[in-house]
Amino acid sequence: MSRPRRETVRDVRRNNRSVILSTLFFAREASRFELARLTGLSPATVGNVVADLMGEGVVVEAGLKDSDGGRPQILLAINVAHGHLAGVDVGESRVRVELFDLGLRGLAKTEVPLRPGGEDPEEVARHIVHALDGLLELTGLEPGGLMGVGVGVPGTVSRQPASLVHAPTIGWKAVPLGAMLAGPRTPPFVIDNGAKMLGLAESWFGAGRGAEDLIMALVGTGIGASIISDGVTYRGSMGGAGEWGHTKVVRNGLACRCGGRGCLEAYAGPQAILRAAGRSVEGADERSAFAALLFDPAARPVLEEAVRHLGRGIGNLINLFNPERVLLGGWAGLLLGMEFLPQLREAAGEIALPYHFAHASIERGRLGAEAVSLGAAALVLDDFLSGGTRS
Amino acid sequence: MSRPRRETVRDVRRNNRSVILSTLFFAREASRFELARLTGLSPATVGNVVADLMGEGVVVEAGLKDSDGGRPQILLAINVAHGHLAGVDVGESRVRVELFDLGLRGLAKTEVPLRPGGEDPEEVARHIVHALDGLLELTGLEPGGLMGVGVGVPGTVSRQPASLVHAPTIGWKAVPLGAMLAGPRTPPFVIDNGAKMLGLAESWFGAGRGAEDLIMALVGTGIGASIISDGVTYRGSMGGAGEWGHTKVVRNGLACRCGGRGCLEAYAGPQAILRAAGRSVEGADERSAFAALLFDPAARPVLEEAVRHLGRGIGNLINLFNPERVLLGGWAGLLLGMEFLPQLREAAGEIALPYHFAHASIERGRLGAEAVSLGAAALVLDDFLSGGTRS
DNA sequence: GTATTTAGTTTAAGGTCCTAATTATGGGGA
DNA sequence: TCCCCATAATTAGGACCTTAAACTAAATAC
Repeated sequence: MSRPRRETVRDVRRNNRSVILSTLFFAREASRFELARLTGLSPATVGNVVADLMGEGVVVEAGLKDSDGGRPQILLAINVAHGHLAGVDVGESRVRVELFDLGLRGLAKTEVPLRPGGEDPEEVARHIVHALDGLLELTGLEPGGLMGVGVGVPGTVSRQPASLVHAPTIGWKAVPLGAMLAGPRTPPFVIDNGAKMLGLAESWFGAGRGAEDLIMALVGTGIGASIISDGVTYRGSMGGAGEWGHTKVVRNGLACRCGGRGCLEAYAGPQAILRAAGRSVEGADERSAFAALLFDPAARPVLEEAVRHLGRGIGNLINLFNPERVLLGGWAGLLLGMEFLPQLREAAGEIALPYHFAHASIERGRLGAEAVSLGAAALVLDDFLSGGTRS
Repeated sequence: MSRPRRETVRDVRRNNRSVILSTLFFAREASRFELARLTGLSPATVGNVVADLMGEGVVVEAGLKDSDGGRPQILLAINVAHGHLAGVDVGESRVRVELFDLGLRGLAKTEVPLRPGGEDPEEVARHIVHALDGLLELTGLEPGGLMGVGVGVPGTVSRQPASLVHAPTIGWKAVPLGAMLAGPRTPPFVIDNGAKMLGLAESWFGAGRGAEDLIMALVGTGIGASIISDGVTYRGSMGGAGEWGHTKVVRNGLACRCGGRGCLEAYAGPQAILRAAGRSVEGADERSAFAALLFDPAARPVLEEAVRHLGRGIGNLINLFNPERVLLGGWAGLLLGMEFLPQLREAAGEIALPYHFAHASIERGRLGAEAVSLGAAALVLDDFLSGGTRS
């Protein structure tokens, strides 16, 4: 029933600390006075909590605010050098690792291509660890200052027993990636689905800002969705919510790589589109081939047909989830969105209930296709903002 | 972002009071000692809070628990006579009103049939008020003791500005039902979608007990769904989440009464099934005609086809929401479930991803089709358990 | 250089929970 | 019948938290 849990006086402080820290993070800079106004807490409490945070080195003063009469406000900011975070994007063809400061500004990044068939979990884990070491060395940052590493994977992550990854497209089945990465003195790893991380990134910094109920429709090599409700990512009982790509849109339809028939991915995924257009599908060249297709007049009917499927799928999502915003992302989704956003909206509008459609906007994501690593780091940061103290 | 809100010391007490009250409600009876164990609170705190609650008359002592040596535990229980609740189910053909005590045991109920075309909001509101008065008189209960009335409607309820009801099937468009019902000294009315209330009822008392992630698939005259995630009902930005009946399952398919084409309801709704079986569809007789169909061998292929559509729809829901349980309810759904549950499961299994399907069970609801009013009362009770004090 | 204004800090008061000690209340045995 | 024992419930004391209000600090304006 998810009844609220017992609470004690110290939880109050934990909660208010988290409120202040989050508010300060999203405001980037604020004075104690502004924090009091923003959070509704009394100035005294803000002062106390800020004193704690400054004592820990999490918050620093960042100059004064001009005043015309009266004591100037002392601006505060998260101490972005207090630690750093890493985000990892395990894709179907490469592993991206990126280092961020506590303000989530990128410090350095690297990519390791995966040769086809080289998605062996052990190998991927080695790549991640190696890339992290490399980035730390490159930037000269203290390894002990790495507060956590978020890892986005192209599959389902169940969190209950441990973090087990199920990613059929790269052949992973109940892979204990978290345990494989953890070493004697490694930072904590947080594993989750890549689409969910992209959704978090867009929701914090991108086209999802300000929306509490949001769907991130990700069309990359695979198709997935991240559902954010009331500001929190919907996971379902085994962490597998949002498997949109394999909802069935045609009965006895085309075969899909998942083994099923009639999946959305088999109609609107880039591989399916390339195949329908009569282009050969080579792994590495997939993206450029797809981009080329976009401007080929001969391919237009094929693309429009795919967009129609995608739009219908979005219409059904709108009926089921009643979001206020739907964001199209992923490398293929962003390309399609550049050219076909009106057609997409039209197709969705034909499907969705008028009332629902009228209150939902459909837009492109704003952070590009490479924001999974940002979202992964954001997930770690979220833990920190909501109470985690660095040990 | 739904960041946590500022909290003060008194919120701790409010929260713990709610924890204790909820725990006691679901346990039906418990001693202070057991409550301490169950909630994790110290005996002292439980004692204090219980003293408050007894002072207010919300909780009463309910006998002793046998002990073999040592002071016996004093059993406590919610004082079911402390107030009463009402639940209203506005259906497409009748209005049901039911009175409950604080233990959600039914005290009395009544039904008002709606003549076709008689779904005028004003008239429905009059029916509700009149039926409530009648029930109060019948039972001799104090009208002032009515702590709240939940009203389930067959449509979408947006809560933001006020409670506006959108229910196309009965011709309601932005109906301010809450405001229409409220009088100078009426109890608070809580309006919500009927499927969501049924979902709450099954989740508290029926086949959904113990499940945190749950989908209630309601097949009545219309088709809808209630999605419960982490124990809370998913509403979406305008309260319209779960409009499953009008997701599109066939492209350019059959016309639906919503005006669209290819809706699930046009293939698996009882009216659609009756039509496909060549039976005439008369409003009042719909249910018995459908029930008769169920045992007509000639109609079997039609029914199986409908079940297949339903199962495929459930399979897609499982992919998107990753529930641990799917409950089939509504009068038509329960009938179909009696005969065709295996076929339904099979169809869903063909659609859903194996990992998702393996962790989701599909069952019939256990409370019957009439539990909407129970759920409506439960919604009101939930407010009370989580902090509401009766003024 | 003083008055004014606004930001931030200190202090006292009111709540809350927890631990530990104390009191209450039954059963069992002599 | 009376006393002891075991267990439940209550009370007392201490720690922690927020708030309101008084107070101090640090600027500008005249």
